[in-house]
Amino acid sequence: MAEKSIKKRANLRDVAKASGVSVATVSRVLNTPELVTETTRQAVQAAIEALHFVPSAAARSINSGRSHVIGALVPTLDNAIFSRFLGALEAKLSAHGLSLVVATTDGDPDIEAQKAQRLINIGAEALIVSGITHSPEFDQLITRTRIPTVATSFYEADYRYPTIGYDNAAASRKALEFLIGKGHQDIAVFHGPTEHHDRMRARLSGLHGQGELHTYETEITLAGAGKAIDALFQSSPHITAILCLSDVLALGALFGLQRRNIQVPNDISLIGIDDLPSSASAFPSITTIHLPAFEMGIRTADAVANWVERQIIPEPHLIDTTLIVRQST
Amino acid sequence: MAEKSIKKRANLRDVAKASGVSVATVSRVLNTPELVTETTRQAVQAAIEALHFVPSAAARSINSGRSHVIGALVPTLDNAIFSRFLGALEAKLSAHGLSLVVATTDGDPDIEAQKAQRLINIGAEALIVSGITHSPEFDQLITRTRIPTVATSFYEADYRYPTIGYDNAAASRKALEFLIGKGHQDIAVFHGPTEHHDRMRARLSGLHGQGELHTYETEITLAGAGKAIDALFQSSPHITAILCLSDVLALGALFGLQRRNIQVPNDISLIGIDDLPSSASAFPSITTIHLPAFEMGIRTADAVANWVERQIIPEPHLIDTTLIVRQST
DNA sequence: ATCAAGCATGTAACTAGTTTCATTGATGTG
DNA sequence: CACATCAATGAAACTAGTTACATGCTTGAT
Repeated sequence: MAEKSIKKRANLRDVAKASGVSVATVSRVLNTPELVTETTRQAVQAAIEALHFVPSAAARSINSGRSHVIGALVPTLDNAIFSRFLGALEAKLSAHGLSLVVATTDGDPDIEAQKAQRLINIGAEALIVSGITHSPEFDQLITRTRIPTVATSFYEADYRYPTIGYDNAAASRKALEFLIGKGHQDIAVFHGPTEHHDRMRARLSGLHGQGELHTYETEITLAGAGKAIDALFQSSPHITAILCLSDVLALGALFGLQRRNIQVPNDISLIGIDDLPSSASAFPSITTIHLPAFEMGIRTADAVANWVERQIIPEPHLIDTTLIVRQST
Repeated sequence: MAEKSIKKRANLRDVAKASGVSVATVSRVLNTPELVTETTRQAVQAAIEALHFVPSAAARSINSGRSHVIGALVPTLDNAIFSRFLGALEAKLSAHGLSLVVATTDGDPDIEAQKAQRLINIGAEALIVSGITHSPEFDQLITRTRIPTVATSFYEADYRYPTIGYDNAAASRKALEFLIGKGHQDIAVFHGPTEHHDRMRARLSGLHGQGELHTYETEITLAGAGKAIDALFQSSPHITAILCLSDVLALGALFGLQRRNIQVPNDISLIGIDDLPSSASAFPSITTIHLPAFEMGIRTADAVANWVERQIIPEPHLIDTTLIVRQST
């Protein structure tokens, strides 16, 4: 009395048997229906419906050698700059017929290596990572498996993986020079954690040799910026401008200053880096360095698609950043 | 002279041949190394290294019947509420040994159906969708393939898929009642597009029968809220409070009001829904209805993991929302 | 010394598709 | 009427793993 509903998913053979044709014909109905007679096609389709047949993705990709899956490793989804990047990436990959698996690393190179392994285990055809700080395990994994890998958010011509990103040091330098050009001399710098965080370090390094700066490290959240404001006013309240190495910090700083009833830009000028939508809409709107995260997503998607589809290894690509002057300076 | 480097990826048979053992032994080295002698294990490992052997994910999952991939369909990544949800979802799924494929739908049910098909094609074991508005094609797809599917951001006990989410109508009602309780009578409502957007519609429906409201539809961005503020001041500038059916709109409205030099909460009170980090940090901080997107992500991950791993179909789950009173009211 | 037990390993049959090559039958042409 | 051509289909050999079962060998107990 073994009910046939107890049986698991129907496969090609089941459909073939049910419709009285060979497995080859069923396969043709699915992939090249124009090679099959109308009559048999309908019979096979009927059997497919009746048996609730769904072709196995695994069996297909074992033959094609393709999974159509791309893996992306990002520190977090909680920062709008990564969301924008991933949004563009997903949209363009999808246009190329590829799907995006997202893994977050919390900025930890060890977690990155683990999750990279998992992405490879599920059959990802290529990996996309953020920045250039990676664990030796990660690098070994990429070398061993030879999986196509692109590093983003960072530009370095001769890096071990092709990079698609901006010059983080130049971006922060651009911001600092703008402030100095405006006559500011006492400048505070708000930045995020530097451990494992190459982009933040690069942005900090872009500020070297430009006179003395008061730096404050905090987590990259609105609340973190608020704490930095508190710390700032306990130590050197004589500054005239704050350079935030992330727009999240800039917006948080703006709120923190407003809370203390300090006028921006009259009392203190404020500049950020990223150009998140919030910087354009805030009041006062926030001067910032535009990082084209959207464009980076599109370009990365194209580069990866060309790599996995046509074996074209992408050239490193430097994406321009531009100063957007708004009301906060 | 056919170079062996021309040959493609090594497989189990190649490794077996190179190390002089059978394929079964190689498989054991990979999966149950304790069953293999130290000596042979090392020989096999050496061959694996030499040949750059990477096991095929497809071949593995054809045997196990598992892909360890879960697909999520969200309208956009550009709204922090979805980023938070996905962040929590990914983290918890990862703890269950599952990977997350993200597909964005732009809120379009047809795109959703297409992308759902693609997720199934790549072998996703389950789908997670937002809301309860889906195209007939989508529903047919789910019925036909019988793929485990969970609907989030929405609670409805008897929906065709298990839902894990909040009562959107109750959330907005809670916000409105709070304003009314505070004595407000002339209230504007800012909301996002309602087409295909069940959550927004539900939130609007929660406001019915509570007196006359001035509603303004705009896109859910900071800039969109700015436009709504403009529209508001062209029509009914006598309102005393604005109820925003999304915190993004609330923050945008705050900026818009500040730009017009209108004091919040003295001139106009402001309340939102979502409780994004920005609402807590803004100045003035914004009263809102807390939607536990993070908790929703965790719960959804657990539900889906139990479904695909132990065939336990999740019960619909209503997640509580809470009013967070801050400075803007 | 003999037999059972147990470990390490191999053989071959699975998993579920695609694809090549062969076969069949119908049609068209000389 | 004979033969070539072509469309539709099938048989079987692939893709790359896992695993049930069989085998050979070593070891320990009687």
